[in-house]
Amino acid sequence: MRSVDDEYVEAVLSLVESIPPGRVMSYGAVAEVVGEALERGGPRLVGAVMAGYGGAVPWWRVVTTAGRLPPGHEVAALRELAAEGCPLSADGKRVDMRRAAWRPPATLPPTP
DNA sequence: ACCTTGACCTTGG
DNA sequence: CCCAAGGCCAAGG
Repeated sequence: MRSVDDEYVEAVLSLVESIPPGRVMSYGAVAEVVGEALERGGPRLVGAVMAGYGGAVPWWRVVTTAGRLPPGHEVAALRELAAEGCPLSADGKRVDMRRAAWRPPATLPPTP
């Protein structure tokens, strides 16, 4: 593919790799954090990036805001998440976002 | 250049 | 709690 700017892709993958085991981030959250540096598209673009380049990173730590897992990969994702001790909803089919949602340490802004 | 598609999000029923 | 509709932004045909 190699269509999305490599810079954006790198930023997304880098951020995803920084997510601690047992924690998760939503596509939207990733889009926001990455967007702080590189003004680009939104959640959908992040999804596209993950679909195309996600194979190299812990893609299962990126879920929808509802804690839902990527279509067609629910099983694999749940297996990994469960192994990491990630908090899941009662039905065991979704992620408990309230407990699992993670936000990267703020990038210290210059103090003027 | 137009139209369809997608590992999304939010709101309303 | 689940489903449908509208809005979004970029990639691919």
